[in-house]
Amino acid sequence: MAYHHGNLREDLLAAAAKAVAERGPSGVSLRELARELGVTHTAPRHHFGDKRGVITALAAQGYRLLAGRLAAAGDDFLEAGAAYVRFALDHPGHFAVMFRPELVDADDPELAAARTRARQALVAGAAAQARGAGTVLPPTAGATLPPYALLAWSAAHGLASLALAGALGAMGMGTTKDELTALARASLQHLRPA
Amino acid sequence: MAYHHGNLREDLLAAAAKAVAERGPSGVSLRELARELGVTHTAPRHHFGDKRGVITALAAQGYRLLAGRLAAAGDDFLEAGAAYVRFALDHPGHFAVMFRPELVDADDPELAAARTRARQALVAGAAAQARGAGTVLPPTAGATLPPYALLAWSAAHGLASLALAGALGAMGMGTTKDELTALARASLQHLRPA
DNA sequence: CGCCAATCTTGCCAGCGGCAAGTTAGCACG
DNA sequence: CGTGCTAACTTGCCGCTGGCAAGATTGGCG
Repeated sequence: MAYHHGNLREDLLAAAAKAVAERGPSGVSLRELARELGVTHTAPRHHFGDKRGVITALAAQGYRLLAGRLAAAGDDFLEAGAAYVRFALDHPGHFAVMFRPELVDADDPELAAARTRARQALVAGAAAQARGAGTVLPPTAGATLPPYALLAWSAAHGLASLALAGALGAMGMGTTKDELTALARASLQHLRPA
Repeated sequence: MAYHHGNLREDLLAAAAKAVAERGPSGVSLRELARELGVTHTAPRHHFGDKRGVITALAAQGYRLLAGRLAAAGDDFLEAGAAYVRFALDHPGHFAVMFRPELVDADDPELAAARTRARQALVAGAAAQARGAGTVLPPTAGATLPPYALLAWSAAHGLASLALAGALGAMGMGTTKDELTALARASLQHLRPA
């Protein structure tokens, strides 16, 4: 066992993502992750400073991943929504900490940058959709979303949240990623562009 | 100071709701709540057994409150959606624990009953809407939701979640309850009934 | 070869959740 | 009345966690 782990930062993030996905943010201890990786309980501190630092880094990584998915989905709203849901199902540990201000260091510049990138991907998609529909966005709308786009975002976010919470499975509405993605497409089709 | 507090169970739930709303489920300690109420750290144990028991009771209370709001909103989808969002804004502490299976005792009968009531209110609203639109629901749909109703639920849930996470405020889309309720109505109007 | 900075360790502290055992108070029944 | 029973609460302990201070190890660079 090398004194220098060599890749502790990345491995810690991966272990944290997995643990958060399985037991939730409050069910994870840094000490446990450290034990898993064969280092002592203070090793993480050097890379992240703090437990909050780990969560913050995880959230930032999540925003980067999400921005990538949204960009790859292109301008189609249905695709973007499905990609959003798919992202949450693929990275439940990241998703679980991305919208929890109380778990995160709000002043972290890396987090702020990643979040901004994701927001821009979201707004860009909305703008593209609006152009396609011939709608003129109000000039004030710098980073704001028009109501229709907000609805699409809300629906994707809500569907992902409910699915991860097991609320859909409990109502017999599918549990696997593919079932849920199909469900997302089926319901998002009832959005009325405007 | 009376040896018997007299109303510890209810007071604890109220204090827990407030604390969860302010600092999130993981930022709350039973000991802290107990101190606040002037009892020792093991007093809550008698009423709830466990920290998980407190959270479970809080979630159950939340489902009862939500079921009441949904029933009061009637059959109109827009109203039901607005009521859902309003509930989350009025009871953020409850909402924060209601969709977190890992924080809750899944076998608790009180929770199960309350959850069922809320689900029934949701399904009843969807059925009423379908009748109004002349749609025939498939006979299999006992507790399942048709895609359009699922979209409405997802949108309301997502909007509430994003608002509570501060994601909408960060994009300049309103922060007060009234602003957010108006935003909910404005965006839910872009649902296309089917 | 020697030094330095990054990385990781040892050892400590307070706070938390959970359990066991004891204490107090309201209440029902004689 | 008072006697006993039970619900409500307390005291005291344990292991675990997160956080800090101080020290050890290592790889790399001059």
